[in-house]
Amino acid sequence: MTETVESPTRWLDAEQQRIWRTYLLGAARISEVLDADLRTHGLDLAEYEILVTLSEAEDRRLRMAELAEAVHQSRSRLTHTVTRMERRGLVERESCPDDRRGVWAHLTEAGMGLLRRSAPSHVESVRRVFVEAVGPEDFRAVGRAFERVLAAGRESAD
Amino acid sequence: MTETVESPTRWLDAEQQRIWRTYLLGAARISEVLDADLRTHGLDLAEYEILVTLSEAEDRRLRMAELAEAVHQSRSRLTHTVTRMERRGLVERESCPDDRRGVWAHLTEAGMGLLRRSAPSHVESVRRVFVEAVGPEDFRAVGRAFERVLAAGRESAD
DNA sequence: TCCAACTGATTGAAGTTTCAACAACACCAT
DNA sequence: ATGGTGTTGTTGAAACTTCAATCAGTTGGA
Repeated sequence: MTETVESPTRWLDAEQQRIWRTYLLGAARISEVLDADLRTHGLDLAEYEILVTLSEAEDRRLRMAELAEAVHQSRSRLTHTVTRMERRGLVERESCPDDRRGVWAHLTEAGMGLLRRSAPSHVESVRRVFVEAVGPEDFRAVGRAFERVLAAGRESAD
Repeated sequence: MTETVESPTRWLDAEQQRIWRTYLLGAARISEVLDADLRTHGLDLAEYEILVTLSEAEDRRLRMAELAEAVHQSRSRLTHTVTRMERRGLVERESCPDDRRGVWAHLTEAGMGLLRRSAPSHVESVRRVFVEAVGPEDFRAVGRAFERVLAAGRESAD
């Protein structure tokens, strides 16, 4: 018979807890600022990322599934979001010839134009609220830290 | 006549861009993991934070506005969230005697119980996906970094 | 006292995301 | 070729958040 012993919870110590909460608040603040900035162009961060990702893709188009992956949205959410963006003329759907299930999301000229107009102030906000607030040293450490978070995720998903 | 000279956009260099995107993806991954974990208890991160915040408050209760501030939610959102949590018996509203506009959100025994049950695996998730994935050195740097983000926000809000 | 301005919290509608179910298609072994 | 299995993307309803309007109560000045 197997005896089940409940392993005691390893709580976070005071410093870890403080850092964790600081992270939560800081991250919230960052997206607040960026959202406020993008809202002046009628965009939110998720939509902006879609525009950026498409603008860098070959022929400015990507399959829905690839796009969803790249911007970290569920497919369902992306379907709805793209539908709205399509209504505004920012992207358009094209069926792709080689896989008839597939759909391309294609960045329109209007979408590209909006991206170009909104990018400068967005980048400025990222700089102000994050890059320059933090300073080069710790900024690079943040890069390493989140790289590890992602790497740990990839490892455990094998 | 004032001549308006458009200052050229200072784009992010390649490394800054890479770090920024790594951060966005990593942050998304963190909340994904935490949400998945809390969902097994029927909670999301926002609700969990409400439970924690109330559990630490005097008499396990807080005015709606204070609570909203502490968990970084709009008042309206908090009203709706607390209404749902009240339906589930996790918190209850009490009118406070000294300011008759005011409402206390009070953590119930049931709410406290759910917090106690969900805390261990939540903490374990935070450890796994963040604290231990990152390592002590960079973890502290993250603490400094986001502390600066918050400090910069406070300064510009004066 | 009375009024104007402000604060605390809620409301309901509109907008967005999530969730489960589904339809169409591709892939593959038989 | 056929049927099972997995994939792609969509759909509609439910759940949640946002937004503007609103109500009730407080505060301070005339």
